[in-house]
Amino acid sequence: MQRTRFGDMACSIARTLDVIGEPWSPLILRDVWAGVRRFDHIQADLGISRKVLTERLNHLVEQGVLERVPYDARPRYEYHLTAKGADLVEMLMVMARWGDRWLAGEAGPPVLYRHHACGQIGHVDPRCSHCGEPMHADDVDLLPGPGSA
Amino acid sequence: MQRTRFGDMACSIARTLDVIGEPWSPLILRDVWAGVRRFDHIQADLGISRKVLTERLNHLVEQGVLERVPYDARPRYEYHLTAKGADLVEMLMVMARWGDRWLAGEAGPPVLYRHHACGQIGHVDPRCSHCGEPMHADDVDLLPGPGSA
DNA sequence: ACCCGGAGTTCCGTAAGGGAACCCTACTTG
DNA sequence: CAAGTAGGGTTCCCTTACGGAACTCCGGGT
Repeated sequence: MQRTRFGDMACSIARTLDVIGEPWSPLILRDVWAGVRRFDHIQADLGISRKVLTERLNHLVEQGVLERVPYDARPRYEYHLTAKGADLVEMLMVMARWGDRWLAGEAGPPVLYRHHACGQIGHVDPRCSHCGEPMHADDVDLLPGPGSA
Repeated sequence: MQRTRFGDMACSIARTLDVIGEPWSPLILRDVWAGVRRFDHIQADLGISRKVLTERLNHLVEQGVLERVPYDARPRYEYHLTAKGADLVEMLMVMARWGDRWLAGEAGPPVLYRHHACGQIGHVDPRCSHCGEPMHADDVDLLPGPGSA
């Protein structure tokens, strides 16, 4: 299908998509985050083809998002989030919130998030790193940055 | 390629991917958000095939993320974000932040975000909707919710 | 010596992306 | 009023990637 590479664009969104934008990748990340860390478990949980799962895992490891960790004397491996990968989980939480809000329907959200700090069920709220006020689509101007060449 | 549909999974991340998970969709959304709203402009800006752009725009309109708005007496149209679509921009901002942090390199971020409320350059910071403290990968427990069937 | 389970690899058929050419409609210019 | 132009798509063919099932490899258990 000769998919276009996004990584060369001067856009952090495009570059991020080059790392986790392929089909299944976010769900693989979700599984690893949720504790489903082994090849066969992920494969069964998602119903993904083994071939594609192999490709995605390799790519995510290459990109430094996941780490391949042996868990036995035999050649058995688990995939763990790196710091870079854990940082991507924020994106998953925002996606989950959007799905909860706009797609969950009558039944309500399939998963709840309990925050350790306060013990309450909550969700992510994007706020400005500067002033702490909400930061939504209309709350920002986009300006060219140093890497905009 | 008979891609698997994610929408039936009991997972808000998977469902969200069914709406904006296809290749190019997030970048189309970014363009519309940034003010690139017309077919030819988006096509030229992204270098996407016209065929795929048509498919993606139709899908995003069907899903209620974009709105097709005439802007002339002639049959000319622009695509605008709906409320549902504007809410997705939070996801784009989180992706941009991740790319800025992990992929931008020497040159620095290609785009800066100025927050209206405080006038400063900042970025999104995911915080708990309950207590306002940071909410990262390790800060939450996942529990089955009402829609977990 | 045989079977098993985890972790892939190989192979084939189908569907989706890339790219260029083509089409339709409503101006506008000579 | 015939020709040209611009926006917004369609159509066509080619190549690549996904889905799915079968096969392999390796180190243990019985």
